[in-house]
Amino acid sequence: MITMKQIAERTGVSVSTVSLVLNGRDKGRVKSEIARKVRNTAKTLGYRPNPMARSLRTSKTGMLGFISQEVATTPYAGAIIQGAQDAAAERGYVLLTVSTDGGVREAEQIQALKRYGVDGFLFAKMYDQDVDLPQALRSCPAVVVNAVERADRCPSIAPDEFLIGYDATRHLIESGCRRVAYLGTTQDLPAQEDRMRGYQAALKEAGLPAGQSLIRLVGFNQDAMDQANDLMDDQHPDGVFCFNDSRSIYLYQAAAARHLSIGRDLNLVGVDNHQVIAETMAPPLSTIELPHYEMGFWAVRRLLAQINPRRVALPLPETRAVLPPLDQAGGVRIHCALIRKGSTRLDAASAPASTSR
Amino acid sequence: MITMKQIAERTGVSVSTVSLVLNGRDKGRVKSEIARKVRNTAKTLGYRPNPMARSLRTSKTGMLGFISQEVATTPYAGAIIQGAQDAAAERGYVLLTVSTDGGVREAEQIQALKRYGVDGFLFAKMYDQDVDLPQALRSCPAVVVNAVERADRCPSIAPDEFLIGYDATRHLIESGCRRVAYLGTTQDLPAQEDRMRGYQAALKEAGLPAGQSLIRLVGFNQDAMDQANDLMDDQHPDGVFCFNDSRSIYLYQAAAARHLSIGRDLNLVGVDNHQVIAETMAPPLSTIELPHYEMGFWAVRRLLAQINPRRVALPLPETRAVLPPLDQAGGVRIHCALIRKGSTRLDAASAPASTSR
DNA sequence: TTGAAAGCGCTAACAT
DNA sequence: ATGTTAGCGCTTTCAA
Repeated sequence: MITMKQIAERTGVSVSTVSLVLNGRDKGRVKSEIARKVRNTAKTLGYRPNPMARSLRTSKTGMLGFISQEVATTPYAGAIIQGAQDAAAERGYVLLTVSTDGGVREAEQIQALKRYGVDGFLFAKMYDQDVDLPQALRSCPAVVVNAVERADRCPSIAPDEFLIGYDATRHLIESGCRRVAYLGTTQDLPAQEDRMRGYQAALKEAGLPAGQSLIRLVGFNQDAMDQANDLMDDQHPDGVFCFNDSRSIYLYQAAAARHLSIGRDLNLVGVDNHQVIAETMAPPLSTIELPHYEMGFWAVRRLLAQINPRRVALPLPETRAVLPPLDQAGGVRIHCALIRKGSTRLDAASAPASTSR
Repeated sequence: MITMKQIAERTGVSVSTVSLVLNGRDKGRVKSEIARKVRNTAKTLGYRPNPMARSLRTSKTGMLGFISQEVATTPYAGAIIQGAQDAAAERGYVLLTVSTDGGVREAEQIQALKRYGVDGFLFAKMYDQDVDLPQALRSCPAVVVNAVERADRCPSIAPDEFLIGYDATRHLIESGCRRVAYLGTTQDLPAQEDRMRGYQAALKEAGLPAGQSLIRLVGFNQDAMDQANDLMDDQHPDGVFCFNDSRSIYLYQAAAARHLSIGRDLNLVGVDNHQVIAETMAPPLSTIELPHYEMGFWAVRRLLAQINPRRVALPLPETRAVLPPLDQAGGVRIHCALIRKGSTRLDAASAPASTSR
């Protein structure tokens, strides 16, 4: 590892000059001739600053703490981390990741991250829920990922659950479905409520029937199977929006038993909770993929904007893809829109106002 | 953050004394009276060393670089990271994670990790394969995770694929199956070959039929469905070991079409590649869970042993659980054994000699 | 416009 | 047995 000292010696100047130049603070303070020389030798020697040494003076490490819960038990951690990483790398930041069970260990881990001098925190959950930012994080730059901070103590990046339900239902309607059912979950999740409201809003807007009997909240196994069968016999839906695609498996079975062909007699859209279903069931099932990668990505951008306000905001990417019509959509993964909260900057370019929380 | 200097002032000694005491190097160099005092004030003040400052002198940061590929696309990253994290936390280490696509960016990311002074590297893959340790890592302490280093340039921790096939097949045999088939994959993976050999070894050992026609390598969708149907009609297996559980879905359908009940007429064991199948199909399907958490965990322990040989080795956990018989095994997740390579210490207590690579 | 010097928190060689 | 000093790589006054 080559140091400023070496550059200074090689160029015949002092370390402070090198520091000035290499930090871009040389305008009008260092002769441009010298500055050029310094930059040159730095380049040829392949100089890279030592972030540790730097942090000793600046108390900025270029590291972000990524705290996640339930990491080991869900398949989404990778995508969130990847997104976070990409946004971090863009700005030369790096991720210090810890995962906790939310207990005592959490406080310990946060302390550890603080000792290492991280410049800010990502607090990620593995499914959308309402959370309280841990006490130890309240006074630090932080962003909540894939969840919503209850008291708005910091910005949150979460999926737009309402829009998911709305989009999925519009998708079915535009594909010609007229009796659209909703297969939801009995679990008490914000996502359940909001997706259902999106579903209802889309039906209402289209002037289609939206009776309670088109809505079934189910668990797993026999219960789910029974309800899927009942839904088919009772309502004869021609489209079903499934809370997630592991629910859709029951509809496959129910449909098969009635000699109905999925993709022709019955269309399905499910929020992807496991790739394998789409992989094996494709093409008739359309899946909506939760924007895990994007949440990680935007959370970091949001956090960096908070840490380093002077820097120019990076452009916003497209946040909402148009759903392709069903007949060519088989198994296609669809990115849905994001909610962004707590940031005037980001809100400006944000997804259409939608919802609830 | 409270510093050594403050402790020194408070106790009325010099910083070096504090350093000696707090690093446990005070035996015979510092009067125990003073040492006690120092330790006391450190404790009451809640002193925690600043790893950055320390690293400036020692070039040991207490950080490990975790490099992973294909992180975003598989559901296993979380578990591996979690395991790595737990083993790291145990020793006060922390993980600096980056993910790469294996291209130019990889070298860059590795450089970044080096600048941050990580003490060693984990190089993780998301499915078992043969890899070459990146050039930039060859001269550093490193451990390959969920893959095997081709030239044995560093230790590797990977699933024991042979044992997986062997265990799964034994499981079926012990549950009473006599015609055990194998539903493998057409993909060219080390795991495919090795699991199949394990399967064959178990059949041979038990003196059961092991003809080639009991073995079907399949892809997805129609091909898989056709082969599953053909297997059923042609061979009438009473047990099937599936390369992974997303394959087993075809057997469910084939069995249903023949009014055979899975769990009674036909037993299945599949290597878990997605929890949802087990969740929705349970109980008749037994899944074997790949030891992702354990691999992460052991990789870090292995790496730390390499970095810090003087420390006492931590005890080895049980690496291989006994499979419960099928009638009470519905949906149970079974941890399989691990291969550990490149470490005499760990090899001593390793899983039964098994295999191949 | 440049350099010398101090100091971030810590460790380690060298004096007492 | 303890303190003094130097220095890790860098930033930042402060002088020149």
